Amino acid sequence: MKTPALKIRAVTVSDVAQEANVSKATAARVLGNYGVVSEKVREGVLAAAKRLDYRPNELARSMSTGKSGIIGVVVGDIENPFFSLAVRGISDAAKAEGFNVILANSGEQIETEKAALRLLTGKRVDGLIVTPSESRDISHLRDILRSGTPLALLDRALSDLDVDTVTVDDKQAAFMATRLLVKAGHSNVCYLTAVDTDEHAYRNIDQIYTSSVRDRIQGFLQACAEAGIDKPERLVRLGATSQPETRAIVSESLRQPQRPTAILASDSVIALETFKAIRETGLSVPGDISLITFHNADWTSVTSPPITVIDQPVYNLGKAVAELLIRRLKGHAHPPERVILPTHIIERGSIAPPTTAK
Amino acid sequence: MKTPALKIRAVTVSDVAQEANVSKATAARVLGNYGVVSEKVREGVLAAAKRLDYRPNELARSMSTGKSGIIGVVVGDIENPFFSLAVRGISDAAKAEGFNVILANSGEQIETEKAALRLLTGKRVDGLIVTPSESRDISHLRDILRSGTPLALLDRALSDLDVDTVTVDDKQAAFMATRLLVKAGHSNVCYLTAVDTDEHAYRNIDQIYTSSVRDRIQGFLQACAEAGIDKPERLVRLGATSQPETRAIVSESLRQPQRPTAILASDSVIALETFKAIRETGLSVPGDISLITFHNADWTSVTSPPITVIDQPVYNLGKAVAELLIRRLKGHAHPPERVILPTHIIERGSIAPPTTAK
DNA sequence: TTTCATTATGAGACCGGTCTCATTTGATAA
DNA sequence: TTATCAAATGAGACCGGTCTCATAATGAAA
Repeated sequence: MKTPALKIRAVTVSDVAQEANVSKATAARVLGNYGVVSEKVREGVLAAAKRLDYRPNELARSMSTGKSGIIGVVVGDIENPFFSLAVRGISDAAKAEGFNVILANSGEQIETEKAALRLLTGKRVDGLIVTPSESRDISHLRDILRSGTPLALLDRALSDLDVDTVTVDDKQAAFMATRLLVKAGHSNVCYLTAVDTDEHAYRNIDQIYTSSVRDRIQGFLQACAEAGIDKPERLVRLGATSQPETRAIVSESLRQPQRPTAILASDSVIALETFKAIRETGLSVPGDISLITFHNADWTSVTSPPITVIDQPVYNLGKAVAELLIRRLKGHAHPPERVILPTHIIERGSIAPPTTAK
Repeated sequence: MKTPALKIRAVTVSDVAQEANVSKATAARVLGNYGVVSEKVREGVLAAAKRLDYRPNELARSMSTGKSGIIGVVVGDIENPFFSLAVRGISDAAKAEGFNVILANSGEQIETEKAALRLLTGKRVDGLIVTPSESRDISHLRDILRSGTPLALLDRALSDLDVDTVTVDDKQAAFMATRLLVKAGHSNVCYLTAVDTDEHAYRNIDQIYTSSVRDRIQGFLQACAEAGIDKPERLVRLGATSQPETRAIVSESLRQPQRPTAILASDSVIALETFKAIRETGLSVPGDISLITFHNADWTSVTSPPITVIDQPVYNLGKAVAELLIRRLKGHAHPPERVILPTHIIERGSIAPPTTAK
């Protein structure tokens, strides 16, 4: 009748102290591994702890030290291999320095991002790594900075926010990728991204609040301009937010009379759906449509044809932000750094001259 | 000179109380949303909290309530899409019930698993979901149970441990998959798994400490026996622990004179590497080698040929354990349940009769 | 107006650690 | 032997919440 919850009371420092016949303070010194204790007493306490099977309460520890040993990470979508690889980079770097990671998804939505941040700061994480879903509303990030919690940005820079940031050279990458398509003879190229606007159509760069995509669009447009392509803005396609969504956009695109002859996909998830949609429409890569994508995902080398990709140093992206953040956590008060990692294109078999141009 | 750490002291309940001219207890009641307070005072406290930008310290809250609102999850490898999907199932179910998830990797190593568990219990998570890497040494899981922390098992059952468990019908799935290969005319089929033994070779089932793989091997052997295949044990290949490792095993296998004509891969990561290795060796699927794999990963439908897979309800696997665990966390003291979810085979194009048999 | 029940508030213990400061112990030097 | 000092230990405050219990205020009943 007294054991419905059957919550066993955990062994505490005081319990151990009593068992070892020393004061709580002394037992704490031994168990917490600080201060000085004589070897004899230490052994006694350790033995008592073992007898009682003492497990430190990390919560209480964090409470009094003010440090939790946790780094909070907020990414857009952990299921995207890009993010899961970056997160592994973060985790590895964190573990190496004795930190743990607690992960939250924003689903690329600003409100969810805010909620996640609220949760993590509530848990008093020591530092935060965020992939900001929007550059428009960053008040919550400002709040974090103001509260004194170190913050670092992953994959997306925020010009207005002067914090440690690690990104790749998105503009350059998009430029080179587009140029590769143009060089192959394409003029009806399409850049497809998950980012969306209210009107679901691209008008100008000021509508785009995701810095990486912004950069990519600029690189894309620049390469188009260089190639003398008229009104390249019309070639930017937004809203590939989910697999069905992507599928629909691509299918619809391909059914147009003036269908694109080449597609630049903004990530590997989009690329995979695009590839499927192209196949389903009865078209072939690269015969009918050329394809290139950001992120050298595992599967891209195994399709027929294998996909030409923009290889981003994803793991290192994560590793680098984590290292930057941890350096700050350890007290090195260096000025915020903005690291831009290089990318390079891996040419495989998904780009060919357009058939109409033959 | 006084601001090298510049750690801003966070606003506490006492601060708000003072600002609102009420006692700490009253402010706490309002901010913690418990007990009774008059409407007038409530408003005053809320206003003061807003003015001071009060953010509750979740740590302290957990400290006194004994509940953290966190579910700890330990999986083998988050980068494996199988696990990342299952984890999303867990996260979604958790979020729906107001819990958060903290994730740790075991890398399928028992010591790392123990360390991860130590970490999570130290953080006083409310409950744990584990994919046990071994059925041999489960003392640490017993400890958890003994301490009163609810535990649930994901994807792998432990016959000796009577706790909530959700798995798929691995034995049946392996049996059906193998039978599919046998029916196509294969007798030299190979089952390839990441699990390994000291001798790196399979002798008998008692060497295998991963329950899911154990079941799969039994299903595999049973189908082989049914087909009258002699000494099917020799067809079990272990040790595909990493991408290069898998690659090496497959390449070596394929170079043997008696090379297998069909392969059953234990997960999609192994299948992908296997597929690559087959290609590299200059062989084709399904012309030279038939292939079937566990887990209907995204990419499997997009290769040429698309891969025939055993479709596991991965998301629901995660969702179901989480729901079981949460039910227990909420105090429903039902007896431990063992749920086994069904799988089914999606036939695509990677199985054909063996060429030699033609 | 007094009494009693009821509601609202306050004081302070508590969670399980850390950490400061005072006190005791033991060894060394005078 | 006694003074001096460092090392070892203990007592208790503290972190920021929750929560119990006592007290004060309010309102209805007598």
